[in-house]
Amino acid sequence: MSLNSRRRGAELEDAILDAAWDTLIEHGYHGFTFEAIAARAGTSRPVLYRRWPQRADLLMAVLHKFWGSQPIEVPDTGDLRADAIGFLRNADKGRTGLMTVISAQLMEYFRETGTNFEELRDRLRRPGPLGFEVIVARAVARGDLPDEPRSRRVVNLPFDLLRNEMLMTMRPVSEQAITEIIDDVWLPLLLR
Amino acid sequence: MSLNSRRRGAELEDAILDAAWDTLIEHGYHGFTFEAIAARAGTSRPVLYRRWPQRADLLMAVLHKFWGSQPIEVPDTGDLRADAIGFLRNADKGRTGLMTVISAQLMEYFRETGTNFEELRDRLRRPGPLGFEVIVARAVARGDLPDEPRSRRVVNLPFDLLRNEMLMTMRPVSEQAITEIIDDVWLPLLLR
DNA sequence: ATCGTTAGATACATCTGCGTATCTTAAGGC
DNA sequence: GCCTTAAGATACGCAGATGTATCTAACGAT
Repeated sequence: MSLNSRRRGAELEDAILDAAWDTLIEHGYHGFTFEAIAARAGTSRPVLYRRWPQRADLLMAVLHKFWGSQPIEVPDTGDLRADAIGFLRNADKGRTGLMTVISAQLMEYFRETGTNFEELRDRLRRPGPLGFEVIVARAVARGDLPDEPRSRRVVNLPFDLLRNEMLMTMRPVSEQAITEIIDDVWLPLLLR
Repeated sequence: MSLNSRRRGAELEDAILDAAWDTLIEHGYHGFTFEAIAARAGTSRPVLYRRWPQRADLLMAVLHKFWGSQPIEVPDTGDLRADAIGFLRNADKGRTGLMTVISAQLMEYFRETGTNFEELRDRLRRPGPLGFEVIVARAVARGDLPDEPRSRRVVNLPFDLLRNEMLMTMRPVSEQAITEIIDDVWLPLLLR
């Protein structure tokens, strides 16, 4: 592996984090070993240990690099239903869907460290309003929804249901499930 | 360990399954090893291998014994809200809550076998109507709800939300969360 | 009392990952 | 061009788990 060039600093670190990320996706937290990651990155374990003494340190570095980095796009079509469905689609197909599945693979990590899904998400999420908060606020501004207080649970309901769907099936969420969530549950609740 | 009596047949098998169950709860799927289980059951690995050649075989035997065995009690108070809240409480505090958490620990198993949460649940669930189907049917019979078709997603919504809550926090679900699910989401949707 | 079955103990070779230590040599700053 | 830094290779002992083989002795049926 020492053909010619020897990577250093940030370049090396990026390569390792990429390898770690790929390893996590392909083999879950169980396969997320210094051994496997070093091999995949074309380096050796001591190089990893020098930077991240604990497996959890490396994991956090990976998640920081790849999780928060790509927020879900919030559509702005001028129509509440279209915005909601589009947002769920984006959440499903983008990195977030992947992250949900990954999070599930981290149960072993949660057990080891005593943390949970929620804490991890809060720790990695960038600040600002949630997607559905934006969508609802826009609808209210347009006059499509009455300007009344709504609980976070109601506003963010579709996302909770989408997550539940993802976790139960560990597969891409069907278009039918998405429209059911919006048409059978969320919109009737908002517009009652 | 051979003080006096040597267990055989069903007695031994029960003891092993108990030990396997405890091991799964305490150490997750990662700790669910023939080594640990045999030690805990006070026997040796060959005894286990003779009965369950694969780890997955043992796991399924354990889940069959401890999962389906205790259905969630469906309250029948004559009041829709009380029934719903009571049912969620029962689901949370009973074995089901535990099973949800356990299921999360099985992500590694799902990965290995290519199955998922949903398939496992369907495979282990005893036949018959779901809890909330019963609760809604009773309310309709009393005349408390109109007799109109409702999607499975709407009827079983509280359970999906409860599961989401359990998976996100990996802790007992708060009374507040339960009442929010029923009062802010489900009842307004049914009674709109 | 005998006998077939099988629990339980032990041993084995093997594998994978861990964490550390050591050495070389390439890279980059000055 | 020298010199400090650190990458990369390798080796070591350790731990835990795997799957199988072998032996004994307890149990249950007859």
